Amino acid sequence: MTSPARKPSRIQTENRQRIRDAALGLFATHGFRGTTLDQIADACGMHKPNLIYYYDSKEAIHIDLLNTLMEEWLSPLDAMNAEGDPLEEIIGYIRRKMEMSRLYPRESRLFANEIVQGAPRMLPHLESTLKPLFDRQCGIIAKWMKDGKIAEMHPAHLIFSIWAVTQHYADFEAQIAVLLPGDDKRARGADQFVEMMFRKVLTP
Amino acid sequence: MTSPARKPSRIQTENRQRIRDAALGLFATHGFRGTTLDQIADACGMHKPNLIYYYDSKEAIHIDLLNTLMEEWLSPLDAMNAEGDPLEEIIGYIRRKMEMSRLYPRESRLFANEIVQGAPRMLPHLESTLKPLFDRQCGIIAKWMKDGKIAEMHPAHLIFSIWAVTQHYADFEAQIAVLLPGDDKRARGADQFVEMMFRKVLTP
DNA sequence: CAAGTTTTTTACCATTTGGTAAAGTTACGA
DNA sequence: TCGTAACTTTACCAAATGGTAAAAAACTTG
Repeated sequence: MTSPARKPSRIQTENRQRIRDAALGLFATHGFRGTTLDQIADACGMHKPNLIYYYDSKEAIHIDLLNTLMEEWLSPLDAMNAEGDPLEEIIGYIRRKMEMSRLYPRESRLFANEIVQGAPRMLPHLESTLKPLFDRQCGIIAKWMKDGKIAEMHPAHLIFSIWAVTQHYADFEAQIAVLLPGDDKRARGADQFVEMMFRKVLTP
Repeated sequence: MTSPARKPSRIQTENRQRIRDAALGLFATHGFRGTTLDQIADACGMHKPNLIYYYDSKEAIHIDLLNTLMEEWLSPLDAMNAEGDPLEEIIGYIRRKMEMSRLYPRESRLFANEIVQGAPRMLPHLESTLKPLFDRQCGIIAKWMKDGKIAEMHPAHLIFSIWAVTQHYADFEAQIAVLLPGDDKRARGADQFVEMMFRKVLTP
């Protein structure tokens, strides 16, 4: 996309990473339209035309970010293993999601922004990448339920609720910080609550 | 703000409503910066300077929307009554939140956008309006728990999880539509799932 | 170290966008 | 029905913004 078709140099790899890192924070908090090239340039100590040297356009940065992070973002779901203990597999997935909310709130908000706005740049990716994975993992969960290992319920809605609750802590942090001050205890309280909640829901 | 201090005329009331209605949809899906005055003008069949006649600036429209809708948005939480049956009060609240997600997805997304971006225009309002209400209702829930009417857990996190799950259906609809096609059955399935889930969590 | 290639910087441009000035039109009370 | 105040429209502007051209600088390699 950016260069015809050549192996990227060291400087290229480095600087694209710098750009992505700066853009991630800005897109996550101001959205695509709310972020300017000048802001990105500023945040990574480059000049605007230099960005365009590495990425064809502002949109190209955004798209690259979404694509790059998508895989990483979905890996915990993929890691849920049909052979493991059902309850512990799902709880393990929830723990990893909570951890990601804490460690990578920018990524969470980037996706939140994109989806809230109708996923204009990600719909095809959702169809082609997320959907098959989602259906597969729903199938695994459904089987666990049929085997009586966990309580029966709609697998898709179960996953939605896991996403909703775990990502809420990253996406709505501004609100949570107002309502539940005291940063230190919050994360542990959240982890404990969410695990307790889903254990209770999933226990047959 | 807009006019010194006079009772609004019929035309004024009408047109401000038209502007708010158009702006609500646009701000909800494109965010504040992603929405232009021209788009709003177009959407409500007015000309740009006419908007500025009714609202001092684009930001004034946004702020008015947030303030106008905040109260309405929080009313279900306020309606949770300490004298009622604890489990049914909370389930009733959840039902109302699900209904609002279905009937007013634009409002939900407007707030989601605002909070994800750090609530730049709403933080004071959260402090002054939401926080007291939140603390009060947390207190009611805590008492219900102490009395053994519902299972014990952290009331604040319980409310967060209710918000997360119910609003998820409005805010992430684009994703849900891809993963769970078939519009008609979805809403009922969601309602049933969410009610089942929280009943299970809350039952002592 | 010289020639060529990659990267950075400066100067610039066209379009978009939030907003204004002021003339024109409509509604409405006396 | 007439005058005035409320409302609408046209024409316009300054700043911001995404992006380009091309020269300058730095790096790579024979």
